[in-house]
Amino acid sequence: MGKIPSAPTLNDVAKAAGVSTATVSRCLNSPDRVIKATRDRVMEAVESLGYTPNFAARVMAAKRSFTIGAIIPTMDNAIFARGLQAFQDQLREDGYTLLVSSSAYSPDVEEEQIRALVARGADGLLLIGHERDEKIYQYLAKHQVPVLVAWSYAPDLPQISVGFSNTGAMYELAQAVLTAGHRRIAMISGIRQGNDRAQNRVSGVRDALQAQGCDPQALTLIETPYEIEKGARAFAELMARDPRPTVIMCGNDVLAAGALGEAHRLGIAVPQDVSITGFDDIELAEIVSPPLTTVHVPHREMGRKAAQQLIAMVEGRSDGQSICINTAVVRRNSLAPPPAG
Amino acid sequence: MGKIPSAPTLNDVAKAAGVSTATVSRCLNSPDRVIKATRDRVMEAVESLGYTPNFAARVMAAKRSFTIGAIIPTMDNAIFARGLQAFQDQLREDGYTLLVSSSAYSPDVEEEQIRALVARGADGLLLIGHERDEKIYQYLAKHQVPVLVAWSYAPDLPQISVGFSNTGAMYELAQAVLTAGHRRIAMISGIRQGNDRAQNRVSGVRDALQAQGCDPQALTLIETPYEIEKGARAFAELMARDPRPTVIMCGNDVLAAGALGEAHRLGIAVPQDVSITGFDDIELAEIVSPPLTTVHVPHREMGRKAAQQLIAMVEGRSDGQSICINTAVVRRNSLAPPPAG
DNA sequence: TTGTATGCGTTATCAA
DNA sequence: TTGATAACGCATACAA
Repeated sequence: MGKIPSAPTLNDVAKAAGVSTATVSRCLNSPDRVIKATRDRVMEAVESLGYTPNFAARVMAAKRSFTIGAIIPTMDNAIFARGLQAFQDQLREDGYTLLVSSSAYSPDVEEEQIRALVARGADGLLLIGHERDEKIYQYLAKHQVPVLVAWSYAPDLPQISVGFSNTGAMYELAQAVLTAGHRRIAMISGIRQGNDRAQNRVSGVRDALQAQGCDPQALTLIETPYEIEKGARAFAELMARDPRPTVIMCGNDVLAAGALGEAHRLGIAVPQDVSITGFDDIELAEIVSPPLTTVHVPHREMGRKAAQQLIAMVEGRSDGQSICINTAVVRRNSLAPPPAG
Repeated sequence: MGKIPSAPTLNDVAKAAGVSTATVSRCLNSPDRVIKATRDRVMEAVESLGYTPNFAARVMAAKRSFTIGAIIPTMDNAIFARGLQAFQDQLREDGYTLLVSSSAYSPDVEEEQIRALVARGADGLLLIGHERDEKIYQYLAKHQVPVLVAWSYAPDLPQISVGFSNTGAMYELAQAVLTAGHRRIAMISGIRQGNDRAQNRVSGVRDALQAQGCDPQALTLIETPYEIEKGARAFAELMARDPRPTVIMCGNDVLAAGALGEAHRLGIAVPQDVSITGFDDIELAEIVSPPLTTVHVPHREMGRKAAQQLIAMVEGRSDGQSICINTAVVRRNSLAPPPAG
């Protein structure tokens, strides 16, 4: 008849300390509302029993979880790592816990995870990019869960966002490319379907072409998932065309790194034979050789501000304003004027 | 007197379908125990109300969450990304949800997150490496939460693990280095305090030296966090010494990539002037030039098997056996014989 | 096959 | 300052 060891509850602590459960609860949540003598006794019981509050019960009773959910498209590369780390750090500082899921770029998985997070009592959600089924936003509204969109800035959309203009950033980069003298421009884009960041990056290039008096539809474009090998393959395909592009603009640094690796393998010199550009300025961009000309995104700043804004929303003291993060073109050696002839 | 729109509950669905809450619950959890006609009616109500079960309530009532928690040291680089993705994929397949936190290599943060996950009703936990305060394992035992240790294999320890021998893997790599003719060997290790993987990788090198008849204490060693810039700095420091090492073995690919970048900046040719090796074989290892000789870790296999084992533990049908994942030395151009003289 | 009733561990309201 | 007690939303043993 040994007793099964099991997690102690509020009740156990109350008994051990000779007080009511209400008092124990108060000691934990608003210690100043309990006289010191009682509090000491209670805290001692908490310690000796190794008590940890049951979260589910607390959420049910308080209707508040101090938990924020985030769903990112992938953990497979560093694109979101830095920003998310800063997001988490800021949340911790303010007493919130972060729960992360990755959707593998699948809208269905994302929807399932949104439901899971909401059902789990998340006080607020961070999502990447605006584009998703309208009914998801309705669902979130019905459950009264605030959503913040990051990695994208669109003040005209109903959702509050903390991010940058993908169109504008890529426009600037394309300008730099054009200024360097390039006219035969190709682009390796991420999959645009359901991904407004990818869409806007292509738009940015097209807009710059148009502004320069070129035909935006003449842009050679390959769409492929954000993976190193895909970037390599797309690069090979583009360089097999006639005429060859003189520059290949990639949707992000991962694709660009793949392209660069393939260039080495094919014996194509960068930037002498062809220039390559990236996007994001993750560490990888500086490490490869030649280092990548790319768009620097201040991920830490974005993550921190996103956390502050989302918490404000959750606590009902948000100004409702989207926040624009500034990006900057970073010139490194992967971009040079086109080869003569 | 407008009614506030709020999330529908089991009760709402029951009313809408004209049945009891028990029946609705059964429709959701064991549909075969309800006659089709009733079930259809209920499901329709569920649909039209947009009902999502309240997770906290479910956990409290069922004492089971179908949630697995994982705490990794960092999301800042790709070391854990691949394995974790595979872990999550396998969990999903088996109906479990994964919650991830990162501890920033801090034992205190990790402990806090373990408590958070347990309080949240996680059915099981995945932790990286064995070394942590004994009281944490006691806490977990008391709460009856199974733990699986990954990224490390130690059949002799009480915790079940799914991982590889860090000592053995590094031993093999060091053998390759010695066979290539190197004798002045330096190592850039990760911080060993509280990190058994880092400790064992150093041991592996020392063991190989000893087996070769060299003095294991003669190994030049720098300890530094796993960051690209730290690797760069350590490399510069090592190359400033006299005599220079002919090879620098790094604790992982991130440090190695940093070392390689610094070599470029300093105009030191790799592998002609000095060889560099990594560990993990993340994508980065193949992309840098020259590509890194490193230890390939089958991260996906490890992640998948870890998920299967942990679920078995949670469901009380584990064989209690740790699983060893095989690693392999990958020879690439960053390793060559030492320069003559 | 379906319904009733109880308990899960907290928080919060109201009294004392 | 403290204690009873009613929710919170669901699962499940037991009844019907």
